[in-house]
Amino acid sequence: MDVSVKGEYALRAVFDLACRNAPEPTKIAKIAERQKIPQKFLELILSQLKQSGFLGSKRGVEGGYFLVRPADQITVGAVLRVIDGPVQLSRKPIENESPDSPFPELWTRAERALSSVIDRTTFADLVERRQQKRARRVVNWEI
Amino acid sequence: MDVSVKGEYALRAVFDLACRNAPEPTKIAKIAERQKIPQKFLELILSQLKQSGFLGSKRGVEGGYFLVRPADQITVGAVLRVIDGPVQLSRKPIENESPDSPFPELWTRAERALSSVIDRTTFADLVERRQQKRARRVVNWEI
DNA sequence: TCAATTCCCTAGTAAACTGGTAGAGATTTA
DNA sequence: TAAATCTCTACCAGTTTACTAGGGAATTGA
Repeated sequence: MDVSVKGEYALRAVFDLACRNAPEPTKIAKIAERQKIPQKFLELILSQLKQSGFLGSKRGVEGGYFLVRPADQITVGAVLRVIDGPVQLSRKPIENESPDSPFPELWTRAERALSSVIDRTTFADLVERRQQKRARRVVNWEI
Repeated sequence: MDVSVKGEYALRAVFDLACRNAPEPTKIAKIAERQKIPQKFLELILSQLKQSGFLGSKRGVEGGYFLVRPADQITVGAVLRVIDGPVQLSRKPIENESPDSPFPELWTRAERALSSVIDRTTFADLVERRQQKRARRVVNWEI
């Protein structure tokens, strides 16, 4: 029912890259440090995100990871799905379920509700919201 | 991210009782048989549902379990929560998260979306939907 | 070309969780 | 009192989770 720690790490890592919005690669070690993620664990996650087509990488001295698509074309849902598997409430309908069971319909409604949030939220949205939060903080501060 | 098998069993068991809508108790064995749930496992689940205040029970020859509240006052979400724990996307916010992290807000939005489905669906609703499905089936049949 | 730096890949692993099973005990009723 | 039924505790095998370990491969600067 909940997102795994691994899933959260993945989101935070992509978010970290989206915030920099830099063309040059960011090192695993930097992301791990900033986001407080165990580095070796993060390596696995980033590699998976690369294989899934979200990230690109470069080796060697000034190497690291970077987004291959702009942040407004990566949704939270998409990242979550490749790390944690299908975002669904029930697994495939239990065997031998009676044909007028009301549950399958319930699950699809719940899944649609969930998707309407996570599949419509891009990392650009998240970055923007953070900016707004910061702006508000500063305003309150100045007053 | 998904409902456990145990959670599904719990829902099906409550649904079974809601369908009968009988004042007399229903035996574990009957529910297990109708819903194809391993009986010993179901025992644990029903006992938990009793301790959580959804069901009552009676021992002895004509014993069994029954709903203590009418089906329109039991929501899917409530049952799910006592069996599977809090229906939330993220566990408690990860330590040391920066104050303008956009994720907590995202999770509350997702949780609200989910709740709007499962906390508004009662077992009376489910029973009714099943009736409608059946009615439609019969109509198609007759034509 | 060498060595430092960085990503890449495979494996292992302790602890928790899941989906059960086993068996004896407590209550109720006939 | 016996049969039926719920109740309670304990156990367990298999899977998943959240890591850690260690070496290999590419890139680059000197």
